[in-house]
This record gives sequence, C-alpha cells and structure tokens, in this order.
Amino acid sequence: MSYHHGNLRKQILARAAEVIAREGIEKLSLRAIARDLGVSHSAPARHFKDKTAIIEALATESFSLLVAALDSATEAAGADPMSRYNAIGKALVGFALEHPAYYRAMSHPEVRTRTNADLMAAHTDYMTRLLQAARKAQAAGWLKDHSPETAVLFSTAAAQGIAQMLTDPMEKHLFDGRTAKDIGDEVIDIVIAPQSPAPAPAPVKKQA
Amino acid sequence: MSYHHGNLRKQILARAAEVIAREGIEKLSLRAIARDLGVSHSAPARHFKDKTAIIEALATESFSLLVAALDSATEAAGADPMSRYNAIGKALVGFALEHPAYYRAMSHPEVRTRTNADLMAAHTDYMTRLLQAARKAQAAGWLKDHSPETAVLFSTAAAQGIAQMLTDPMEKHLFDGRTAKDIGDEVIDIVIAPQSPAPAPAPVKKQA
DNA sequence: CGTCCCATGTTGTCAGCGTCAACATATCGT
DNA sequence: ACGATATGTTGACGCTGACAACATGGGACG
Repeated sequence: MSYHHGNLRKQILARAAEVIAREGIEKLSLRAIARDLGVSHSAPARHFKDKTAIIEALATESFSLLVAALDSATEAAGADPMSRYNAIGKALVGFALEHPAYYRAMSHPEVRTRTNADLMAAHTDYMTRLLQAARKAQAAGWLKDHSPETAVLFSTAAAQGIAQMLTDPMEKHLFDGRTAKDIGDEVIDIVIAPQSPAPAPAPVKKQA
Repeated sequence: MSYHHGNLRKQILARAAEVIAREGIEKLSLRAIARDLGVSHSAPARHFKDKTAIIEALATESFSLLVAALDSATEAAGADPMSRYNAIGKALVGFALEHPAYYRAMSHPEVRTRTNADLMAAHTDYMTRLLQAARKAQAAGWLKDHSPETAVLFSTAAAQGIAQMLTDPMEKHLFDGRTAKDIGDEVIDIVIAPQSPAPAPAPVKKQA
C-alpha cells in the first residue's frame, strides 16, 4: 500500500498510449499522466529522463509488437513468397489501424532523430525482416528489375502512406462508404499481388 | 517611423517556415518568433488567433504552391496521360524535398483535424486535380480495374510515404549512395509508368 | 484641416508545462 | 539490524500560449 506505487513505469506507458490514441501525441503531458495515476508531478522522471523518452519507449515496444504481428501474419499466409509479403503489407496497415497510439509513436519525428540503442535495434530487426521477405518476393517475380532497397522503400512507403491516409480526417471523402481496412487491403494488393503468378511457360509438370 | 511594423503577418509566416525547416515543427514558439522579429510577445496574436493558426496558414499557402508546382510539371510532361500523372508524382516528391517546412505544415495532424474554410478549399482544389489526372491515366490503362478513389489513394499514399521516408533519418541506410530525388523518381516510376503503353494491336499507322 | 475609429502593437498577468535539485521513505542485500 | 539505493515528493525556475487592458498612430470622412 504505499507510497511506493509498484509498477509505475508500466502504468505510465499504458496511460500515455491511451492519451495518444484518444487525443493525439501533441497533447501528451507528463504532469497530466502523473495526476491521472495519483502520483506526484515528477515521479515519472524516475522512469523516463524526459518526455520524449516515453514516446521512445512506446516506439520501441511498438516495433516489437509490430514484428510479432508481421511474423504471425506471414506464417498464416503459407509458403508462397508473394502471398507472404502481401500479408505483411496488410498486417502493417492493420496494425496501424488497430494500434494508432503505438503506430504514431513509431513515426513521431522526434523519435526518429534519436539514436537510442534499443530503439535502433528494434527498428533494424523490423527492417531486416522486411528486406528478407521482399527479396524472396522479388525472386518470385515481384519488381524483379529493382534493388531490394528500392522494393522495400516503395512498398513500405505505400503501406505507411495508406495507413496515414486512412487515419486522416481530411481524406475521409475518398472512402466512398468502404471501411478503412478494406481500402487498405485493396491498396496493398496493388503494391504486391496476393500470390505469385503461375510459373508460365512449361505446362504443369511437377505437382503433389 | 513605426510603432507599426508593416507586414508582420508575412514575416511571421516566413520566420515560422524557417524554424520548421531547420528545427522541426515541434520547436515552433510564438514568443520566439516575436523576439526574432523585434516585436512584443503577443503581437502575433493580432494576426493569428493561436499557434495552430500559423501552421494552418502555412498549410493553406503550401497547398497553393503545391498545386502550382504540379500544374507546371504536368504541362511540361506533354500530352500523354500517364506521363502527366507520373510527372505529378515526381513533382509532389520534389516539392516535399525542396520545401520541407511547407510540406510538414500540410501533413501536421493538428492541421488535419481543423475545418478552416480556406484550408479545406485549398485541399479540395488539390484533390480535385489529382482525381482528374488519375482518371485520365486510368483511361490510358493504368489501374483500370480500380476506382479513381482507390487509384488516387494508392498513388498519393506511395508518394507521400516515400517523401516521408526520404526525409527520415532512420531510413537513410536504404539510400545506398543514391540521392533522395533519384530514389523518389524511381519509386514513382513503379507507381505509375512514365508513359502509356503503345496501343498494342494495329501496326503503326498515323505518324507525323 | 480636424477628429474619431480601429487596426495594430504593448504590457502585464495567469495557469500549465518540462526539468532540476533537495529531501523523504520504503525495500532489499548483507 | 542497518545502510545503500531505488523510488516517490516538494518546491522552484524559466519557458510557453493565451487573455485582458491599454497605447498609438494612420486613414476615413466630415
């Protein structure tokens, strides 16, 4: 009971995520969080050296969650390399729609200029998986004439861009009655077809 | 001479643009701007009701500049509809790279939730042109099976996404020595081919 | 030419913020 | 049992955006 709070750090992150989701990342206030948690105004300082550190922690956590989500989506997509990369794209958009706070934390410009080791590691892990999956999709015929870097830039640009537009109040008029998720999926199918083309020339030969 | 400053409004916008370009939109401070312009701390209030109003004004201005840039790029691209839409994409990325302050103002979340009439009009004007150009590109064969809204969402998502990634310190490792502009152009060429395919069937007939 | 209005700029104040330093207390290893 | 240390508190500082009350000077209009 207590004076000591227990797991303040975790609760700060949770509360911060709520606020970001509901009111936007701009409105985040250390003091408001402290008040909400019934703790003194500078208690959070023991856990986060400054305000950005909270967003940074959220972003790091977010990369892990995202990688996990991508992994499970990839696995569920079967063996076809293009299906798998397509599933990654859809999972990325889905993640952004379902966890807006985490997603915004990841793309916050303040975070992107910081060189925190944990954060960078999480980001590298994420990027590495993307590059690997993209390479395999290229081997199956997708964007064969481009470097893997370009392929990843194009596809993540499209995925991140559509995620942003689908959560942008100013672009709602383009929805035309459809749900954000449906539009996202359709756009991802343009970026990379949902399955590899048939091997083409020779008639069917090897088959299970 | 003067107590009255003259064109404070214009200078505020100019100074704000500088600050945003150099230090990011987060660091914008009304009082700092006032100091820089040698004016009292609440002089800006006569011209902008609050801080966001400055960003809003910048965003509105930005949409106009962007539309102008897209128009001239379109014109320079000739008559082919796909060439024209391709040029729009490249011009959009170029604009983002050349005028980061304006571009960031346009995409600032705070601005996107505001329903300022001027801003909405500028945005609608922008979107209308995109839709028109996209429709013509579709008539020439691009993304024929999708609605114009989907086509615009996909292409602007990709363009905005790549613009963001190209200005993101955390993704520099994907550049591989190339310039941002070159990568942007390559990505846009993936989004929409730089010219319409030959009409296919009949051999060459009409020619100058 | 006079005078009044109002756009523009100033001064002063307020509450809220992030950060820091100095202090208090609980928890844990020994 | 006790002392180190992690965690929380209190108080202060300078900054911020916003507002209200006031000052000034240029332009409209007689």
